[in-house]
Amino acid sequence: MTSARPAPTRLRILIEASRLFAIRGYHGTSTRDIAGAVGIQQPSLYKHFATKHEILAALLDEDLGPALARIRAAVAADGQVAVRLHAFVVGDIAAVLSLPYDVRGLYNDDVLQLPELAAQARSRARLHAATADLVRLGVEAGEFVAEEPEFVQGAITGLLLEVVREQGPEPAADPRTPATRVADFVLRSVLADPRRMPEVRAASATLAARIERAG
Amino acid sequence: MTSARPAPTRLRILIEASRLFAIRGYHGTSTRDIAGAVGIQQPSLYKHFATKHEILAALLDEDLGPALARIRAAVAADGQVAVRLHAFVVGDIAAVLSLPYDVRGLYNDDVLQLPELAAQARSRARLHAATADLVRLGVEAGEFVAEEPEFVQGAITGLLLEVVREQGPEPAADPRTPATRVADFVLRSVLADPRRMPEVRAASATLAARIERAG
DNA sequence: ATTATCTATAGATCTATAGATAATGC
DNA sequence: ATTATCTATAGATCTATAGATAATGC
Repeated sequence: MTSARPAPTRLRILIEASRLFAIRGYHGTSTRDIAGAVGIQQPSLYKHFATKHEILAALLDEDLGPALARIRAAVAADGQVAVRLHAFVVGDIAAVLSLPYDVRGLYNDDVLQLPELAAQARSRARLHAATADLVRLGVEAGEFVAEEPEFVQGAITGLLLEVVREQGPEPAADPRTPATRVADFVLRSVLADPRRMPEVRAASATLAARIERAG
Repeated sequence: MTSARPAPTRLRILIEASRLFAIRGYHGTSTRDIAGAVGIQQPSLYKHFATKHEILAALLDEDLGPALARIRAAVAADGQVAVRLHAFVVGDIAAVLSLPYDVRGLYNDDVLQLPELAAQARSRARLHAATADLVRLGVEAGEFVAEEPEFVQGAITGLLLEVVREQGPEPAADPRTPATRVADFVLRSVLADPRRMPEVRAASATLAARIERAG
């Protein structure tokens, strides 16, 4: 903790809104619910956010911006694709699990399809495309089995969301453990030669730490 | 198609509601939206369902009942655990992808936590526990790597949901292909000896068909 | 002086019920 | 005769704005 003074209202709004969105969903959470959790009156929210969906957009932006930086760091890194993909999955999941927000409610289809969140939906599509590109590199290099890159990207996304769901509302005390579990699970499945696993894991560690901080 | 006459109203309500729940979420969908999609007036819904959440409960029940039958069939079957797990994943996902409903919106945390859906949440917990039990059998028998059964169950759940999301609103024309892709992905990752994959896949086919019909 | 809060409320929803009318099945 | 639909609406929300009051920073 860098300060004893209470978090500014805007941050508290984001934190409480993220928890309520996770439990009851965006549409199931009223601006009155959010204000109540923060300890202010409902109209006071509008000094910090012009509309309800701007709260959700801010939460998505705070996650998507760093996530794009992380996948770009992994794509731009040197070395074997297996190591870079493993490091990306570890770093990405560890970073998401360390956020002060409860991200469980942010990536449901129903909210990402809101017209007001089109910009965030596009960012997420770019994130997924870049992840699939990294997988494709590995397939083309013969490091990975001949699996569709988009399927592997979807699998990573699905596993991330599942770990986030199990995580619950609090930031993880030890985000690397579940993050590494997912990365191992994915790499065991996609590696053309499973005997490379120990070597890939060992080489991934320092890059993963760098990627986690890339945002 | 077994009949040229239009589907009964109750079924059309379930189908249209499932699509709207998938796109806009349960709370983002009004009873007026559902009625409009069906082509009736909003109060007419209440001749078929006493409350809005009963529509969602009916959708969940129609999926969860057969799903429990499928996991029980896989647990009760003879043979290697790897084959039974592979067959369960193929049969379960193929069955879900064949439903006339759009299941993308049914398993969001926010709706399963509604107090009115506590019975469905319990069914889902039983389904997950039984799946983890099957994985545990494989770990104890040495067929699988020493991974936490609950994590593997979560991975299967996450992959199922991701495939369902990619599927979109229509029942799959060829549900076995994506279902098998997921089962292969999972088994490659959990098998202690990856060289068993061809044999496991071959032995899984007939059991998977039986499990798919078990509901 | 500016910013953040408050109270009050407009206007648009939303779920569910009441009671009238039309359609269906014996 | 029974079931399914319709119109009308009660009562409870919900988001966002208007304008008054309190807190903050120079």
